[in-house]
Amino acid sequence: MQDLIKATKALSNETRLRILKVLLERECCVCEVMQALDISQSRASRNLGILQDAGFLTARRDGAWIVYSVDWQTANRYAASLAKLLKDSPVSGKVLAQDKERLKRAV
Amino acid sequence: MQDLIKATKALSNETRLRILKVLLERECCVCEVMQALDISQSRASRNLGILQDAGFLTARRDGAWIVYSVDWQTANRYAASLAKLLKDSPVSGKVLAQDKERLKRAV
DNA sequence: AGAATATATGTGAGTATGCGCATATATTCT
DNA sequence: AGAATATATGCGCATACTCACATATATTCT
Repeated sequence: MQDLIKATKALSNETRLRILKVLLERECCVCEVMQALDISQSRASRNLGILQDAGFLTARRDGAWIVYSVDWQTANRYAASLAKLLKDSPVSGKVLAQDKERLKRAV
Repeated sequence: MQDLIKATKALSNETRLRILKVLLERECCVCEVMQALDISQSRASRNLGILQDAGFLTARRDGAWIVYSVDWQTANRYAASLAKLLKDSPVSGKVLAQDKERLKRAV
């Protein structure tokens, strides 16, 4: 039950929902997430950490970057179900569209 | 996007998760929920209201009782998806088992 | 009508959450 | 080694959440 609560709590925040949507497009380093959502570095880092802790994401180091990606092999099966749900249902919204657009232009 | 946030936020609380699990067993009036979870009246009522507002539940009056049940025709499609997910995945846990047991004995 | 039962809600207290700012740590580049 | 870049985290503040207690409202029963 706690796993489910952790997963839903992690998703019940606009910033984190946007991050997960972006990472469902493609894996990103922290600075790409910052740029895609146009948010501060600490905000991006902290929320990525929360999503990772909840089982949605995995991280790997690649040189100076930490690359986060959706963890389909997560130990939290609810996180996997929710990520799949999010991937399949086309969540609309102007904000998400902008994030996606900025992601393309991220450096 | 806001619908999804509302739905996940509603679910990200142990009390409400327990309530929803109980209502997935069968529809209940407020006092049955109180008894099943062994919680105060105001706590039951308020959290039922939050679940209803998020689109998980519908309520109908039956005499002195207000009967709450899972709303499979909800306007919030995320709530429906999440309720289905919760119905299909066997969420285990001692607390949930106790709730279910007390529900049987509720008057 | 008045008592009893069922439900909703105003209020206040304790706690948790989200964020910015500053700073610490790790890696790369020259 | 020192500067530049990337990421994580300590801290404080503002806001939101959760609950208990008391009270208001609605319905039934006698």
